[in-house]
Amino acid sequence: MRPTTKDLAKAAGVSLATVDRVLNGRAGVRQKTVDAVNEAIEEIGFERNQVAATLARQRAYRFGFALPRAGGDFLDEITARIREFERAGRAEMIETPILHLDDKDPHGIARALARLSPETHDGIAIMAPETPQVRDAIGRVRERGIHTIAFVSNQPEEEGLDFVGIDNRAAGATAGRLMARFLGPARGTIAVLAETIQARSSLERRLGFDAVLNADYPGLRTLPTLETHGDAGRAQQILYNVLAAHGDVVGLYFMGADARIPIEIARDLSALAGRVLIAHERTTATEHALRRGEIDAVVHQDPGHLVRSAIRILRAKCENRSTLASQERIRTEILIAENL
Amino acid sequence: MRPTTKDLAKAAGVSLATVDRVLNGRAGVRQKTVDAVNEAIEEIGFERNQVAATLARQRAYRFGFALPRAGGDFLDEITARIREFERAGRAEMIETPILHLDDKDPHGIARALARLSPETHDGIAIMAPETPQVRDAIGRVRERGIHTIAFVSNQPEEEGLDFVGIDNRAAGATAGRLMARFLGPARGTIAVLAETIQARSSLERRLGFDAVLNADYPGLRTLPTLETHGDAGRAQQILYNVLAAHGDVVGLYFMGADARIPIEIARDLSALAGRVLIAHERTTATEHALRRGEIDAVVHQDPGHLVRSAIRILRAKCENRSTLASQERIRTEILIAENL
DNA sequence: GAAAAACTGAGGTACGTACCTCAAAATTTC
DNA sequence: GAAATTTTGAGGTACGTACCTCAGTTTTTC
Repeated sequence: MRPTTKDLAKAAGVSLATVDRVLNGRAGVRQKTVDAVNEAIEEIGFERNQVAATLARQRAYRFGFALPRAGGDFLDEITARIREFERAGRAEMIETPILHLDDKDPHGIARALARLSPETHDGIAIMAPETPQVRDAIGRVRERGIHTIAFVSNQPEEEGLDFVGIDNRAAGATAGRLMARFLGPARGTIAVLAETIQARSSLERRLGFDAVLNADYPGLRTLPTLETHGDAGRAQQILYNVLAAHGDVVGLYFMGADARIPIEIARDLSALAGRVLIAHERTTATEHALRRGEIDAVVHQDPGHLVRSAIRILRAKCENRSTLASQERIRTEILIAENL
Repeated sequence: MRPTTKDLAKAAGVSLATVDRVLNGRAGVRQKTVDAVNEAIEEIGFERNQVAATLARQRAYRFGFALPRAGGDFLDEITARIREFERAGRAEMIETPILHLDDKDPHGIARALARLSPETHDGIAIMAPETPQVRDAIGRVRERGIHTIAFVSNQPEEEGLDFVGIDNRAAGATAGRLMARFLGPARGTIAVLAETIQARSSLERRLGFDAVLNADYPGLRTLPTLETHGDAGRAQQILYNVLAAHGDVVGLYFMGADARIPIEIARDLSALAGRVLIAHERTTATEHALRRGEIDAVVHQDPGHLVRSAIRILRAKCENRSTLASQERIRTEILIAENL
């Protein structure tokens, strides 16, 4: 039988109350006693029974997701996965409220984060642009004892903040390699589109993309990133211009998270037929485009995995456990029509 | 607050004991009463608290994995993931014993399955070749009330047996499309290797592979599947022969689960340089080969997902819950050097 | 070495369900 | 309608931990 807290108390030569104090990090225990208990834990191989612990807590875990209010189809997918988990999570005593942030207003984000209290949140997964205000606000959330992770969009590394999402440099490199391999011996110019080049993810993807093309494919030239700012008209104009200016465009890389707009424009541009098109994130738009052969590949991160991984990590933090790293790395997936 | 069994008893106008009988499917309750309780469940939205239920069960779930005794690197990966889960699963009160089967001995498999008892196993994930003996043995396991799923290798569909694994036809099609896209305008012959063409997975992959090539790439011709039977010498001979017989071999498709042998042979065959090589399943061998550029792509299914999905499904069956389909579909992943 | 402070122990209740027993009630059988 | 059978109710214990209180003990402080 697995050792229980009772066995642990006996092994450590202390009472159940003290074991409880140590296990749950309560104050008022001498370091010497803490050490004794921890040694006993090692010795008898005690592992807290999470099932019983969860039941005894008398309340569900509350792991918030702080997400931009609006952000295209991929964000909608993530939201859907969170809600899906919410249903299943009730039986596991985990709640996952969503907190909407205004992407363009760092002060507003900071204020929203400031309102988080340990009373209402055990942990929070934050998807927000990296600005000084946001960074500071996250720091204060953590100081209040709320477990915090960066979600999908990374925050500056120095913070020691855990991050759930893909390595965007690798994702860009993946897109670059696929682009080059699909182009084969073709030579020419590749246009790169993004909603904005401000976002860290765009920067990193671009770095990875260029690294591959520059290193191995001298016959391919990449143009500076063109910004759509999520505007259809603007995107269209940009595409026209770039095709007019460069007669040898052989490939297009849609780097942003919402590829719907460029895909729709590309569909109507007969000039693009035969070019290699690569986009990011599986959404209704990219999925249909893949099926119809309008784009060639999608580089993707699974929203369901993102959500569940964030929850598992936050929970592990609450229970000061370590997580299985192998389980938590979010994969950079390659999608083509055949493996949708 | 979420309704409890007590609330449910009140709502249904029965006692706690009867609620318990209905919830856990015990005998000795009139249909009328069962219906009344079920209606009350709907009415008040009762959901069993799995945390409390697990605790009260006083014993861990035991989900066995019946796997071939030996089966190459991919099987080792799966085994490693099961053991990894075992550690983490203890705190969740789930045990995952591994049962070794002799792949080549259907009667032995049947005997091993016959020894499974509901006393020792709540569910079992079975990876075994589809033979009549195995099929019947699985049927008897199910009759004894042990929840059962087919794992990685599919069993005949008619059985109504749940399957955890990828769609191998789609996987073959994915390999076919990548092969053709990577070859670009090149024309020639493609050789296909497998350990055996008996296995259903090989058949299905081959179907998918051919479907894509025949439909869209008239310039590419595929040869009949060559069987290595897991033998290095034989594999080498086969490869020599095929290269000698066909001067225009432009691509190789390693269809089996253990690509190590063909990869090692291909490495030493300078005649293969410049050809497109595609293999299945991420293992140490395929991973290194991808990094070194010795092969071009790997079509993969994540062993960790396979294991966890099997466990989730078995658990859901035990608790007669439904599972989140979106979470349980195993993806056919494409790996290249950049997204390892 | 006395007072204050810090620490520890003993005991309790609670969580929501599983599983058990036994008696009472309802229903069926003859 | 009496006997046999089936169904139901009432009550209990158990799981392993969290969290609470309060008295008692040890250690620190001056």
